[in-house]
Amino acid sequence: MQQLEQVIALLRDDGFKITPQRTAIVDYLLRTEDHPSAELIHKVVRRKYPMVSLSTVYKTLELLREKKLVNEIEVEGEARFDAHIDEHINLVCVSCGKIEDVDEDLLKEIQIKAAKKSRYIILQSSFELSGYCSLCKTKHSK
Amino acid sequence: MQQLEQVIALLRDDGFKITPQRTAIVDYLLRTEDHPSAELIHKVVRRKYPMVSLSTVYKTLELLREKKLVNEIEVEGEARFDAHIDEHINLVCVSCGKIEDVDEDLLKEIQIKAAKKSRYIILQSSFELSGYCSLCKTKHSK
DNA sequence: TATACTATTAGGAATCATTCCTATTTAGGT
DNA sequence: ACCTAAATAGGAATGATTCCTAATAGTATA
Repeated sequence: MQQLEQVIALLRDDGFKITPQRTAIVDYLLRTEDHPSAELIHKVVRRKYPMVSLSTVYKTLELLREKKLVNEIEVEGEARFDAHIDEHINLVCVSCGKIEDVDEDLLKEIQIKAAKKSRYIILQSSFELSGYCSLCKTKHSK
Repeated sequence: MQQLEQVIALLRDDGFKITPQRTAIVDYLLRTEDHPSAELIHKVVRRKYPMVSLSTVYKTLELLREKKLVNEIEVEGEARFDAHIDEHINLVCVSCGKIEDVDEDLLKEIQIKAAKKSRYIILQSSFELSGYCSLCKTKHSK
């Protein structure tokens, strides 16, 4: 995902209205390295804009997802959002819940091979690995 | 996943009781090529054993998941279960909802690389691709 | 084979993320 | 400044999953 101004311009050009709610949500998503849930986004954005409702957060996330401006992954029955939209691998730590991204060129390759074998037209991919992160594996082994 | 008898023996050896409910659920999962939801499993198993409750289906699935006898994936906010436990790629058709498996040796490779880069200890992986299956892509292009 | 003990089950209530609904508000064009 | 459709707030509805508990039934043992 790019700069705030670029995203805003993209939405405006598509005829969407630029509201403070949308701006605040996009701004937060661009700044964070986290993979926040809708609820966390709501909580954080509320600090600056207390009037933002949870349903608006969901609607905005839906819009951003459709516009391919954010990526959505599922962790423990909860949607998590990610402004890092290049294709990548998500690593979920089962101990502390941290999620990291790992870029991986092999992804493209695997996707092409799978498409060939199956004759699917691939639209989206998500690759998730779970385990212990470098910090938690130390604690865990003690 | 293997033969019914093997799974049953495995559970028995672990001290779990072999109930008709568990047997029926495992039997269905072994026979189907589908990736059924808990509700579908419930519906199907009920034909033979009308007394089986949905909560028992969930409990049994949890047990099988813990014992690594089934794999669980998430499709559109719903858990789907798969007795095909070798690591593989799931292909979800966005049009008809069909889910196919594709074995792929690259998976192991990508997992090892990601683990090295991130220093995670990888416990589980899931790779999901979505798009149009061979049938739906024809319809779709018309 | 009958008994006892404990895991398991059925059934329904509770939970909780997400979606839906609608009156009110507001962004952006005129 | 005004108009109008789009967007929002707030709460209700939904639906998959989990939780709860009294009743039931595997299985170890005598």
